[in-house]
This record gives sequence, structure tokens and C-alpha cells, in this order.
Amino acid sequence: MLQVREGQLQVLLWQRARNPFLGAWSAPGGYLEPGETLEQSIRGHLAMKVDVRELAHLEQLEVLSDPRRNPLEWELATAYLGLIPADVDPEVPEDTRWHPVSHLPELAFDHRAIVLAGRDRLRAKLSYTNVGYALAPAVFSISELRELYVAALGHEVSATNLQRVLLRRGVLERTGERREPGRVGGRPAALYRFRSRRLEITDQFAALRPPG
Amino acid sequence: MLQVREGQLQVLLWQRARNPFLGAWSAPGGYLEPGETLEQSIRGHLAMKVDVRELAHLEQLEVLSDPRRNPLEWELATAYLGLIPADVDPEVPEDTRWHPVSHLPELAFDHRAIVLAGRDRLRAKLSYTNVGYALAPAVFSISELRELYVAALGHEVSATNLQRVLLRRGVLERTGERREPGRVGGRPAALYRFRSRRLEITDQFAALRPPG
DNA sequence: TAGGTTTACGACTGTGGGGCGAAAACCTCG
DNA sequence: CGAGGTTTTCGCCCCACAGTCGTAAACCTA
Repeated sequence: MLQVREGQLQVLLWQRARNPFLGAWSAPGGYLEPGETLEQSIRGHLAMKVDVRELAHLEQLEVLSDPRRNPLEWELATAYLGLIPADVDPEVPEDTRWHPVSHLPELAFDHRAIVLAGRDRLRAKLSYTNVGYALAPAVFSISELRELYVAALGHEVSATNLQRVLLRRGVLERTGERREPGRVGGRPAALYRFRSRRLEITDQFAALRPPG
Repeated sequence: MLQVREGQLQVLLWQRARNPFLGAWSAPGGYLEPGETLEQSIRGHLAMKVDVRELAHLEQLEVLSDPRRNPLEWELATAYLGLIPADVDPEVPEDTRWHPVSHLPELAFDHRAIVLAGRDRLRAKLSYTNVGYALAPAVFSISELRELYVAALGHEVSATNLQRVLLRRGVLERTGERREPGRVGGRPAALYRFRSRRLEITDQFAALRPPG
């Protein structure tokens, strides 16, 4: 469960109240009930922590099957990556907190690797899909979008480039509106939205494309 | 379990001898034993069908959890993609056969979707990683490699381009040897090998790279 | 030796991302 | 009302690199 908050990519974690790893932080999740889909299960367990209607993207990462991942018993886990747009601030329970992915606390099980795998998956997909919609509000200016990309990618992004690339690919479209001139001065920003809010691949890999 | 055979991308399937889906073709696999890793399990079950030392690449695809995927009982499955180099022809049991991915027979469960997902994953990774090593013999000429890429990608690939791209990225290196002049005539081909036979990402995605 | 075949390689072209600087459109302050 | 500052937008140039093509190289057969 990742979200860009205060200019940083953060992950939702809760503090374990029992062994193993008592007191360590942990990604939300739980056991799969018979007859249930994995996605149903993860949504159900997330619903205990946040309002799942705010979940803009959910994607399977990998299955962890190392028998030593849980010291008490043999247990498999399927890791998911969830994304929440930056403009909502979900209510979370007492034991649950957002943590910057760049400064993770002690994590239970293999959850540290899972969080980092989720971050890496997000970074890769930002470049060749339109997942950005899951990080951004419905409507935004290019510089606001730029800040989200900078936080998620961990490196500078030129606003000029971002606009040009995403427009050329048809990922973004102008709403025609502009931001109301605020008190700071400066040219009012044009507003954009994602043309589609469902995952699409927008970049054929550069090399070895079909001819023509 | 994919391999390029006779210029076509083919998949290893075996014919089910019991219900459900009696008589339908199925991807190899089996149940996970307690304390076992998923990868250990899949290797074990593959060993019953082929010599696993010939397996050049093995990679997790996804978990299938739809409760209707098995009509008899609730069952999860983790799909794997395996690749075998084109220069080996493994012994396979009586009930097991290679099928072109482009002409699949009736498949059991959701195995048709799994096979196609594996093919798509392979196609994508051929473009931005060095997975090619898992399809190719240890040593090969560019035109031989080209045929493998054509079969796997399903579209034409220019030998000139393939050579230039893979050399520039440092994926291939020349062995210094050349193919013995055969009886067909023509200039003898220089021989190449993959510099590394372990999976590496060789292409940063085009857009939104770090500056500099 | 001429002609055919296969491979290798250099040159040209085109697409598209990265960078930069100027222009646009707002503000505030004197 | 104009000067100066700020933020956004846009056009222009550069360059990396994939795609195409034509030619040279290195073999064969007749």
C-alpha cells in the first residue's frame, strides 16, 4: 500500500501485537479463506485498515515460499502492490502508520523485501504504463504531477519532458481548465487528467520492435 | 516449459489421465509438499518429465486463485515460466508432447491463459533483458539467433539490428571462432555467445530516465 | 573464372527523449 | 502604471539509437 505523502513515497504499516516479530512493523494482510480469491482476500484485509474505495490500483507482486520466512510455521504469502492517489488522506487505526520507503523501520518476516519490490515495480511501470493515474488526483497540473513522479522515481524529472512524453503517448489530456490564480503569482497552470484510469501499456520496448 | 523447436515456439504438455479434464492437455506441475519452496517443487515435478539440467531459466509468473479454476475442489496454483535452449532435445515420456504455442489444443484448467502469459512475458523480456541465453545454444551465429528471436517474438527481426543492439548493450560477445564452411556456400558466420547466462536487465526504459 | 549464396558492416534516415532559453501570464511593490 | 519576480508553457536544437539499405567479404558450385 503505497502513496506519495508530503513529497515522499510512503508505505502503510502496522505494528504487530504478537509473536513472531512482536513490535515489528508489518505490511497489512491476512489469511486466505476457503473459496476466496486472493484479490478478495487482500481487499478484505485492507478494508480493516483503510477505506478500500480509495485504492486506485492493485497488482500481484510475487509469492514468497521460503520455509524459513516464518520462524514458527510453514507459511506461504502472496505479496500485492496497492496504490492510493495523493489527494486523499485515509483514516487509519491507532496501530497503523505511514512510513517513508526510503527510511523503513524494522520489518517483520520478509516484508522489507516486499516493500522494496513494490517500489521497484512501481518505478518500472511508471516508465512504460499509465500507472501514474493511481498516484495522482483526478485533475492536476504538470508541476504537481512532476512532484509525484519525482517522489516515486527517486530522481529528478523535467516537467517539459514529462508533459511531452505523456501527451505524445496519449496518456494525458488537457481538461481545458486552468488553476485559479493563487496568491503566489506566476502563470496559472493548465489542468490535465489521465485519459484512462485503467492500466495500459503505453510504450513498446525500444528495441526489437516489429518492422514497419 | 517453452522451447523453440523447428522454428516455432513450443510448449511441453502432457495429457491428463484422470478427471477433471480427462484427456485434455496440461502444463506439468504438481502439489507443493510441506516445507518445500515453490521452486523446489516445480523443479521436482518437472524432473519427472524432462532432464531439469537442461532448464536454462525458471521464473514465477502469477498465482491463480479463482475458486472456479478447478471444478472439483478449491485449489491455488502458482504458474512458472521455464525455458530450454534450442539445441537440446529432451527425452519425454509417452504421455508428453511439444505443441506450438500458436496452435494450442484443448487445455485443462486455466492452463491456456498460463501458457499465453508465459509467451508474453518471454516476448517482453527478450526486448529488455538478456533472457535470450535461455533459448540459444552456448555458441551460435547471428542468423541462428535471429531465427530464435523470430520464433519467440512472432515477427521479423533484422539480423543487422539484432547484432548491433545486443553487441552495444554488451549482451553478446564474439568467440573469435567461425562456423566451419559447410556445403551450402556463403561466407562463414562468426560465432557469438552470451556474455552472461544469468538474467540481467540490459535496457533502461526509454522515457523518464534519471537526468545526465 | 563467373555467378550464386550467405554473412558482415558501414552509411543514411527517422523517431523521440533530454536540455535550454524565451515567451506567456500571473503576482507584488514602488 | 510600470518594473521586477515567479511559475508555467512552448519552441528549438541536440543526440542516442533503432530501422533500412546497399555493398563488400568470404565461401560455394559449375
